[in-house]
Amino acid sequence: MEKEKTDKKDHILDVAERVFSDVGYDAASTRMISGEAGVNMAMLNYYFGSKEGLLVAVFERKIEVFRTVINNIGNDESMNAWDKLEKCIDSFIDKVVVNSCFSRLMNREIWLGRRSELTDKLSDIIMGNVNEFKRIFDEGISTGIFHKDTDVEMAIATIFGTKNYITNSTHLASKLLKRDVNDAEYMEQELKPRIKKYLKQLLNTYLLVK
Amino acid sequence: MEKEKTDKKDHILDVAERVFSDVGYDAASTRMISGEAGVNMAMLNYYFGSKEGLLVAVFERKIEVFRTVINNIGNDESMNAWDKLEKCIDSFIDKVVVNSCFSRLMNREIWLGRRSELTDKLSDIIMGNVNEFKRIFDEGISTGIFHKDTDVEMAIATIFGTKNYITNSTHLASKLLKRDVNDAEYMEQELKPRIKKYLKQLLNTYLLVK
DNA sequence: ACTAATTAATCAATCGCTTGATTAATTTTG
DNA sequence: CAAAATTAATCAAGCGATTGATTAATTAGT
Repeated sequence: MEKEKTDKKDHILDVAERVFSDVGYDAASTRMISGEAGVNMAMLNYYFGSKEGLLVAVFERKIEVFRTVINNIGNDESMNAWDKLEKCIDSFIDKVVVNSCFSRLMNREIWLGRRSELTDKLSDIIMGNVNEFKRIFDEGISTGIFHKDTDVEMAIATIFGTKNYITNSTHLASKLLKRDVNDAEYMEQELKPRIKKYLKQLLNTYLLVK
Repeated sequence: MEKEKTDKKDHILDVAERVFSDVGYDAASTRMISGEAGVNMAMLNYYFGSKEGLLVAVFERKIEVFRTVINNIGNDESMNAWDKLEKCIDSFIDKVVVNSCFSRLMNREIWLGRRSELTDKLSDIIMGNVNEFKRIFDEGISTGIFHKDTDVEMAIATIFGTKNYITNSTHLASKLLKRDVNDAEYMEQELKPRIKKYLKQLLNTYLLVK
């Protein structure tokens, strides 16, 4: 035997995640997913009830990954707010660039906002990240190392938005940066450090009381 | 007579733009669009050849609007680079928030990147805006009022990305800002000035040589 | 033997698109 | 100017293909 039994559902989820990410929810047909996964079409409904249920399952599998990464960041008592923020940015860029195609899928779904039950679930996940960042900003302000008139919500929009702008469209990003962002070597060795360095420097000058 | 004759195509484009923006390209059916526009289904193909041709037509109609707004910005000799950038940000936020649903449609299409002919066309439009910004940044650097180690591409990603993050999902933005961003009064009187002020302040501290 | 897993076959619905025919508008012709 | 010829605009109907989903039959696991 090559395959374990309980891995079947996970394998379907793997394929579904990739196909959804590649072509979008609407254009991804259940036949396409089942075909690539090497299972019968009816198995999708057998396991996940419906196509939308499959999408939800894809998202739910990642929730705990997101949550755990986030929660472990801001709770270190040995760092001040700025150090936490730097570490946050590092982890965020690392984590989300690796799963950039999933991140795209997530953004597309929340920006379309058609499946409201799912949109609510997704925005809650995102707001989990957002609120963790907000806690750090608030700590920085109350401890006096961040300017007290900092626009926290906009600064958060800048962190997430800047990253999204680079990672959501490899097409556009490659034109902007004049490099192929699909090149894993370039992404890992140059672009990721560049994004991190830039965001830290940008926020450093904006936030910190000199 | 209430309707002019040549306005028929424009009316279809108006409806198509709204429907595409609301539900996305895939989920928008030609029957839905023709029905809402009050024309026979076959007219869409008669006028625009295909559903994708209709989408292209929707985009093409906006190209000159984008182009003209951009080109008139950076060519004022009476301003220095920073003043130009401030004016750019103002115009950009004003223009793109009004057409936020169209902006969403455009972003979704370019982020999906499935219709490559269209994606190329769109990214060219966007790069037109981007390059106009870049020109201003370069001018600021060469005249010595911007830091010469400024990461221009990333700064551009911040301007566009921050705006996108706020306007692409009313759902998420409303949660983040704890206000209903669909409220036109709030958007016009508070949020738009807030975005402008924030972006200017953020870039001021990052860019300007003190 | 009995439950769970898997399959092939099929369902109704909807998709984008095309067709052939009809009407309205415009141009050509005598 | 008016009849004829041509073009443009509009319509109902339906095509083939594909969609997500379901059924009933079969296989595998315990």
